Amino acid sequence: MATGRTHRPATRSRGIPEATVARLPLYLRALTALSERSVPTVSSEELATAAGVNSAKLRKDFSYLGSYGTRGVGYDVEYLVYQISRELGLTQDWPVVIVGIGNLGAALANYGGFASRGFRVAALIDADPAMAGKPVAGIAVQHTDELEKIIDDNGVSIGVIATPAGAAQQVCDRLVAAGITSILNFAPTVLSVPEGVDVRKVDLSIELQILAFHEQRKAGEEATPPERETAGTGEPGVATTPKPSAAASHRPAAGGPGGTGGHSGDGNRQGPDGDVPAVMPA
Amino acid sequence: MATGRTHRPATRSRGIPEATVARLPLYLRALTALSERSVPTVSSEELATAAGVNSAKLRKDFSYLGSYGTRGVGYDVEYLVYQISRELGLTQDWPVVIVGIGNLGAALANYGGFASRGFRVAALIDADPAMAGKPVAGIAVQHTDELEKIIDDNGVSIGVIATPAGAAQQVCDRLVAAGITSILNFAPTVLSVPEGVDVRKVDLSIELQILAFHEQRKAGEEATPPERETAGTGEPGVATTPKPSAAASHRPAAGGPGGTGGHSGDGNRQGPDGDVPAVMPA
DNA sequence: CAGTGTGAATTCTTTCACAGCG
DNA sequence: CGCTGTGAAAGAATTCACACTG
Repeated sequence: MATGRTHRPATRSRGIPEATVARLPLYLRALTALSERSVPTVSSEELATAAGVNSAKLRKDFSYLGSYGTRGVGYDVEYLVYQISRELGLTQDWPVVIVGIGNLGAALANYGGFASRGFRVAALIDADPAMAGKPVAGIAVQHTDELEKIIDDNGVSIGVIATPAGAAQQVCDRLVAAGITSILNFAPTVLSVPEGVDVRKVDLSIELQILAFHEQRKAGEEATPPERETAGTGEPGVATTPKPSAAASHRPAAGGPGGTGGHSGDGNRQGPDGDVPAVMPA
Repeated sequence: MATGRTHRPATRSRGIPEATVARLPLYLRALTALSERSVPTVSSEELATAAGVNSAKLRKDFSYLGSYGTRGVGYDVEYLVYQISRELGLTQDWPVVIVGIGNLGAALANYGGFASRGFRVAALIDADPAMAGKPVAGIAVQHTDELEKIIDDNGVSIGVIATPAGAAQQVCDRLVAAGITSILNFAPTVLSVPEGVDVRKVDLSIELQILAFHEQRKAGEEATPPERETAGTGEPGVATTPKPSAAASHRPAAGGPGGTGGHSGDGNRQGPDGDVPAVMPA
């Protein structure tokens, strides 16, 4: 819990686990919905279900924030909304700039979820001169030339990159040079940024590939029991590339299947529990 | 096929760790780029840098696939591209349907990253009759009424939901009933699906909130070096903890962030390493 | 030797299960 | 009594570090 926090235990002391931070927005959304329905309190069980996690995890997560619940009763919805918002830094206004107003950029600009969460689209920036001045989501698009000025004038610290992959790094560099310290990147590229700058990536293609992996596994399960390295089965574009000498395949066979028993309770949950990034660019 | 006793261990899809699966697309992208530049081989170090991870992790990941490298040399690019593609199930064609052709849906439809990765947009579906027939990204939008037929006719197993939150669950139910077993959800809602169906969520609002959390932390850290240490071991920095009874107390300026001047060693982490989802809908 | 492959050590997460408070 | 808050146990994921091989 929050109480026993020491003062800077030397290096790395994140306070709240990253995994927990990543779930707070989820709880917040569920709580907001309850709040709108004027529900006064929720139990960890109910809230967990609404957020798509299990109650033990939720309670543990909340325990990092402090003891905001009431034993035998549950959590006060309004109070918790406030506490989580504060923890996430949403009680303040965050101006955001979106660079790259293509299909995706426009979609983001039109997203209504910003304002309601403390975010404000301060500006839309695009490199195409033809876009300049055109209103998107009620905001006039500005040209890239103005980038530095816009960021400076508005004290923006969060930038969203929705440009094509090729322009991403360059835009990123300018954003960082202009003072941006947090970037949400939709371009399918690995951005390199100086220390101190946070980058989160959203990549559709990657998400689909992860789904494909599981999908493939399901299919093979119901039709073919043991999947072998079979090279045949005609490959689309990729041709068999028996390059490396030892083409001998190795079955994954990581640990021993023999299973060390283990097996946790029920399992079965709907959301992909702990994964990674996700979407793409225009 | 409906009665498939699909049992998913929640984690570790029988062989390859979930965390590794989530990174394979990253490696694949980096490898593809190398391939296009006709680079014959790469060392774990180089590839890791290109993918934004560290070499130890990369080697460990690859070890789950098998021994595809050559000691003292590195990995054969083409061969590895094939192996990873196969592992991810990208050597086959995956028809995909996108439901909800608003700003985001259109952006997704226009995304070029599909075809190059084994995905094919089989259909665009929207509930608005006015949209029916209109071409988006070269494909005529079809009405929701056709949903079941489309999925059945094309043998689609992966669906993308880009509808408003309110319609998501309903669309989801129909998709599942029609035979879809993998869903990529852009709507800010927790979808409930029967066992055996995979759901991945992409939520922009959540990503931004996570960034805000870190941003807030940075600000408090640099701006307040000698921050008044947490109330002498008593309460954390958390403002006063009133009582979860009345609530409804919204205070703009956050009191004092719960100290914990952690300061992480590497703030410039490229990929959100072990987090969660990411984007949003129209 | 350079660089992979991997057991072992370490760190982070999740889950269990239950004491204890309202 | 019901439900929170939490130590402790169990499980992943990441990192180390080094034997071993082409």
